[in-house]
Amino acid sequence: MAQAALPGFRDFYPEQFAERAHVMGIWRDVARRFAFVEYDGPPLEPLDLYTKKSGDEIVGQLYNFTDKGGREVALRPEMTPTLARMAAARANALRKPVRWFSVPQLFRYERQQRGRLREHFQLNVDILGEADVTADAELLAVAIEIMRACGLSSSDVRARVSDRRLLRAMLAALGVSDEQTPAVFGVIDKLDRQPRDVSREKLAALGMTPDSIDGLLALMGDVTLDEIERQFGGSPEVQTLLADFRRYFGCLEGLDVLDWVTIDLKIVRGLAYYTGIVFELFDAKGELRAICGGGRYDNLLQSLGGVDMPALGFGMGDVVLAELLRDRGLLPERSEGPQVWIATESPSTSHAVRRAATALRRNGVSVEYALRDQQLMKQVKAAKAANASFVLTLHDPADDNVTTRHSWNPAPPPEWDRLLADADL
RNA sequence: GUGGCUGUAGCUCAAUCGGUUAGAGCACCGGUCUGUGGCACCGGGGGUUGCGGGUUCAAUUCCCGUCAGUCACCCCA
Repeated sequence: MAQAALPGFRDFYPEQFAERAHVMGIWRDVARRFAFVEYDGPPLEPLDLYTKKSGDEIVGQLYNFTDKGGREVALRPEMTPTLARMAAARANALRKPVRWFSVPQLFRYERQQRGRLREHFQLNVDILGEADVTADAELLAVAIEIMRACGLSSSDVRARVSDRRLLRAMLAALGVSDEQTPAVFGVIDKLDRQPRDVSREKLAALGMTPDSIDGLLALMGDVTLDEIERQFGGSPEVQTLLADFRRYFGCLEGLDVLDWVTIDLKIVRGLAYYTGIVFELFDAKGELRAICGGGRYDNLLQSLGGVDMPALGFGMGDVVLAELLRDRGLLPERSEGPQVWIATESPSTSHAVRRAATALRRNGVSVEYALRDQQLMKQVKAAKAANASFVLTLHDPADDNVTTRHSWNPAPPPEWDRLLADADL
């Protein structure tokens, strides 16, 4: 067998490329409708851009090597550090809020599974310089409008949102100390993936009392803000955060995406740098990995770029989204064919075929024709096989039975006939 | 990185208990059809059965290793 692509890397044949272009086209279209502008950075970065904040253990998941100049480098595994560097370099000059998006190809050295490769394209949408929840709502609306633009509905995809600050304040009210909070977040993150008894034991081991564990777990299913308020209304901090959260939902209602959204305090996101509202998008059947995840990371630019600026963003990979759309029949079946296929009755008109093709092509029409002499039926079949929209047949002028020089099937836009009339066939 | 399952043509799958030259459909190429849209018929190319080793008179079939895919962990973009 011929040499295959490396594990976790993909060849994009035209059919797959059409799918990729379809998804990326929607990403860019929706991002622009929300007035985000596109940027990009280098796919190869200094290794310490990623190890500085995440620690050396992340190196195991990076494509890293020493370049010929002796520099430790890595293929980018995520876009946020690059964004932080770029934004920090021009922090004072940028008009706030910054609304940027990018579609980088990202790399991670991990054993692959369905929906998880060693390379993928990921839409990154970020807002910098706005601390209010109005920005959080705007961000989530972008992600949801992309789902809508893909042809999905709120019964296909659910957005689950949480607020890390709120959860932290609730834990504090339950007597969990600041030092324990990250570990408790870790248990909450795994709540759906491990038995409740195991979670209880782990929480107990972290020093939580049975009563506070019960109180916490009771809120980890479907909850409303009112229930949270009933239980934690005594905490002024929770009150303040709940008010923000309510305004957030008010914004989502105004953006007409509220019916996609569910509160789920189990969503804490693995990454430690999230500080506020976080969210994930899942297929409603729960068959696939998360489609999208993001949230607020107000301290990250400070630690990575040295500029104190509130920030939030999400990443949406192409792999899981394409899987979902393929399952739902929402991807283009085949790559687009030429608009026009020009067939000819006899080799005597082959010169006219090229003239006609050129006249149409110079006016923006995509045109293909047979590169070798073939019978007309063969050409028509080739046109069909190529998925051409129109067949233009040039007739043999020596044939007394024909009255026109050419014919169309089906009828073309009138201007195409004018182009042919002006052309010197 | 750990463990389970699976590898036959580009795709979907056959091949009796281990037994002749590994077959079929789709796809692709050529031909017939004097013709204007996926028809029909004829023909063709395409396989070191993932790769390597072992057992055997004989391996697609049994065993081991390896590579790849996949699932669960791990981790999460």
